[in-house]
This record gives sequence, C-alpha cells and structure tokens, in this order.
Amino acid sequence: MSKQREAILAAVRKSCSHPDADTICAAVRADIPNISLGTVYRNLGKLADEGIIRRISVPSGADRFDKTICPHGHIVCPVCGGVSDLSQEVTQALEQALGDCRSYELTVSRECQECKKL
Amino acid sequence: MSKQREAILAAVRKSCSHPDADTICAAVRADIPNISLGTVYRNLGKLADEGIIRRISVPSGADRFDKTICPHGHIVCPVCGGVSDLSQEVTQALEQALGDCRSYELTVSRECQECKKL
DNA sequence: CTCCTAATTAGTAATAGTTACTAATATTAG
DNA sequence: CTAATATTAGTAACTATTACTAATTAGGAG
Repeated sequence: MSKQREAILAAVRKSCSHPDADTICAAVRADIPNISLGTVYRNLGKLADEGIIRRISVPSGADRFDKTICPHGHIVCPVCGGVSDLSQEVTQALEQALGDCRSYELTVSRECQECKKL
Repeated sequence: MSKQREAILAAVRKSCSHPDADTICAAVRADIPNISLGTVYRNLGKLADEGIIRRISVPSGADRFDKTICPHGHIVCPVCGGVSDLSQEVTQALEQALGDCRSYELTVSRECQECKKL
C-alpha cells in the first residue's frame, strides 16, 4: 500500500461530509502536494471495489465517498449540494421491504438546516 | 410546442424501457432525421422540469426518462444496464417511511431475468 | 543491503454525458 | 404580413471520469 493510497484512505476516514474525489484530492495535497487527481480516482475506486470504503452516487453531481460501508440512504440538499445520512428508521424500513438485497442507492432531496435559515 | 418537442414527448410516451437521451434521439430520427441531440436534451430537461415526464438518474450511466410521473423506485440490471420499475410494495413501504417527501431516487441493483438465463 | 520484478505513480490525453453558444429558422401575436 | 420571440441544428465547451505511458517506487529473494 503506497503512501498515496494510505493518505487517500485516511482523508476519507477523517471526513464527515461524504467528500467527492476533487475534495479528497485537495485534502491529500496538504500532505502530498503533487498527488495526481487520477491517482485519487483510481484508489478511491479500488478501495470501494474492495469494500473498504463506499461509493455513493448522487443525481447530477460527482460521486462521493463514505467511510461507512454499511449501506444506508442519503439526503442531498438541493441548494448547497451537501450530503448527510438518512435516518436509521427509513433505511431499516426500506431494507425490510427489499428483503435480502443490500445493493441499492437511495437519495432523498431535502433542504438542509443551514440553507433553510437563509 | 414545436414538432421536435412533440416527437420527443411521443417517443418517451411510446417507450416502455426508460430510454436515455441518445436512444430517444435515435427513435425520433425516424421521423425527423436531422434532429439535434442538443434539442433532445434540452426538451427532455424542460419536459421533466415542467413535470410532464420524469428524469431518472441511475448510478454510473446516462440519465433516463420515464413517461410515468408518479415517483417510484427502479431496478437496474448490473449486466445489461436495463431499467425496470420496482414493485409497488417496496415503493409504498419507502414512501410511508419518508413521510410526505416525494422527491427521491431509489435504484436497486439486481440482475434481470434475461441476463440470469445466460 | 542490493538487485529484480511487479505495482504504482504523475501527468496527460481521451472519453461519455451533458450544457452553452450562435446564427438561422420557425412560431406567434398584433 | 410583420415584428418580436422562441426554437432549432450544429458546434464548441464543460464536468466527471477513465485510459495510457514513461518514470518512480515498493516489496521480496538472494
């Protein structure tokens, strides 16, 4: 495992905001200034394929990455684009209805608290 | 409403396979041979914004369009990429859990019957 | 430790899906 | 019919992502 890959994984694990590849690349550049965006994409993809992190796909936007591998739905704010986790209740209700299938993407569009205030 | 727009809407309404912009463009070219792909995209977007058709966003693939405006989940076959509607039961269970929110995207990945046979 | 091989990288080019732009054409209201 | 407006075809541009390549780097055997 190269230091680049290790730094990318650390960046995903440190973040709580479901970052996209670009954001992760910017974060890792604090440590490795000339890391390539391609390297970030390749490693994020590999880490996701290996089940170490999770790729989350949101409508009309870059893919995001999640340190939490346990599947769960997400809320996307239509104003700022921020992503947060959907409540356990909704996730459980969905999974119960789906049966044993754990391969799904659920994205609910809802304005976040910060954007509502404005 | 231009004849292009009318043809695009008709193509979406005629199809049962949740076609993407490219597929719709090819279909419409049977009637209007030199219609531009840009025109197809623009009109599909507008029709979706106006609530006349529905845009469905699938992970890692082109957006697809649905004549059914009533929100519901979809099944994407990981082998052939085909899209079909999720059962009413699952959709209802999800909507009950979500409350009044009708703005969501649910995509379940499951191999379709045709691909299973191979 | 050193050499070899295989993996990985940075950087760039290429690709897919989509939107933006523009001059020309078509539609609509008066 | 005519002027204003909307829409088009065609092309260029853009974003997210993957592919390619030569150079660098790990990791293992001796």
